[in-house]
Amino acid sequence: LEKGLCVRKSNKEAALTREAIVATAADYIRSAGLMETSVVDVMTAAGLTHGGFYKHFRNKDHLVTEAIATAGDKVVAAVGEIIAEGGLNAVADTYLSTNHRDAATPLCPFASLGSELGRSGEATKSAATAVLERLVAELTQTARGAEARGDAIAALSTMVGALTLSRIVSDPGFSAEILDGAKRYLRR
Amino acid sequence: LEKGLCVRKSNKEAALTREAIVATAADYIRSAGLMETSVVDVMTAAGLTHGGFYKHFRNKDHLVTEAIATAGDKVVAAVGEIIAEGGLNAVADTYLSTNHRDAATPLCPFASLGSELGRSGEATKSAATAVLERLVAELTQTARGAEARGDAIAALSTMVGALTLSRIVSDPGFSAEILDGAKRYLRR
DNA sequence: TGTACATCAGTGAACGCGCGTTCACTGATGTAC
DNA sequence: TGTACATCAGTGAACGCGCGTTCACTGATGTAC
Repeated sequence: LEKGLCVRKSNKEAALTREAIVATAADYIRSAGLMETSVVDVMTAAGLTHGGFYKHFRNKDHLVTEAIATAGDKVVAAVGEIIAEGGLNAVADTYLSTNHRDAATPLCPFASLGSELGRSGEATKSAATAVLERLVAELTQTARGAEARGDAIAALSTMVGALTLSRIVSDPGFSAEILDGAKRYLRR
Repeated sequence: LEKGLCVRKSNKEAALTREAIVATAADYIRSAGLMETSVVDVMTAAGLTHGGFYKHFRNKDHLVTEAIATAGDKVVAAVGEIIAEGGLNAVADTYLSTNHRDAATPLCPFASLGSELGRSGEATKSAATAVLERLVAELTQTARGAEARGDAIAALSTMVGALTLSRIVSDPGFSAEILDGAKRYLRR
């Protein structure tokens, strides 16, 4: 396409473009990180040029905030399904699998972006907090007793921490030991 | 100092400079993150100009690798002391305190840099793995039974995950709930 | 429904900035004898 | 121990690059009548 050739899309198409950018970003940031993902990266991966980005988003932060929410939708839905099938143990088995650890597009934004999110702006943190609340609500269903919610939070912490650590360790034996140790711990 | 004024230091002084740069970087990265910390940032914080950096390090990665090791020394030593005084519960109380969560210079590189370390180069991962092994060894002393090491790994995962999540959440109530949930979970 | 005009999605060039890294420079320090 | 020479710690300017962001441009789409 040459410069100046008209490219205006209908409102419906533009909305789809916007959704595609957010979905692409949701995947990209979970695999590459917040700082390592550039606007050009995302737009190119979505099959667009970078110039049009600001027709859809105020700035990169705005996209990141929406991408966190979208990534959150996916992980909440996935966890909900697995809970329905096999409860907390099934969640732990899937979450703490080598498949999830090595996935090209990791599922969980907290394990992929955890430490970066803690240093992010208020809007991004707020989006992440909303996802966290939903995840905790799902997991609380699997726990019993007066401390069900606290236990759910702790179980999630264990999973996020273990997956994060397992990705740091390059020795396969030690990495698997981390995943297994957490899995066994959660079963009790 | 003007350009050309001689500034050569003795070998002993140069070694101290080098140590100071690493120590400054160890603090800086734990508070600002790996990507958000620039060579200029570290050198300026150490009271130097950036040009001399490459007299001490091959590149930024080289510094980061050493800084991880230095940060690791600190956290391993601190955890060792706390274990000697009050065992695992004391570690959890300190690690999962609001003080640690909000510290200008956080103690633990895994909570501060966890997700970034997973995407780092082999040398950095290797340095982090060495720290992790030492931390696990310390914590294994506090556990009993055939799965002592696995339990220690799981307890560390819980602490790293909970501290990471607590830093993402801006609502103080929810953030404290995460720390407390993990603390109570670890007591059992 | 048709007409007339304003809007704007997407392109691709361009902007300024900060980054990691390199370099020439100097005389105190280190080294070899 | 003293002498002669090479080394090099630290400075500050400079480099190229990639980043986030802005902009002029265009005609199909949206809107008002």
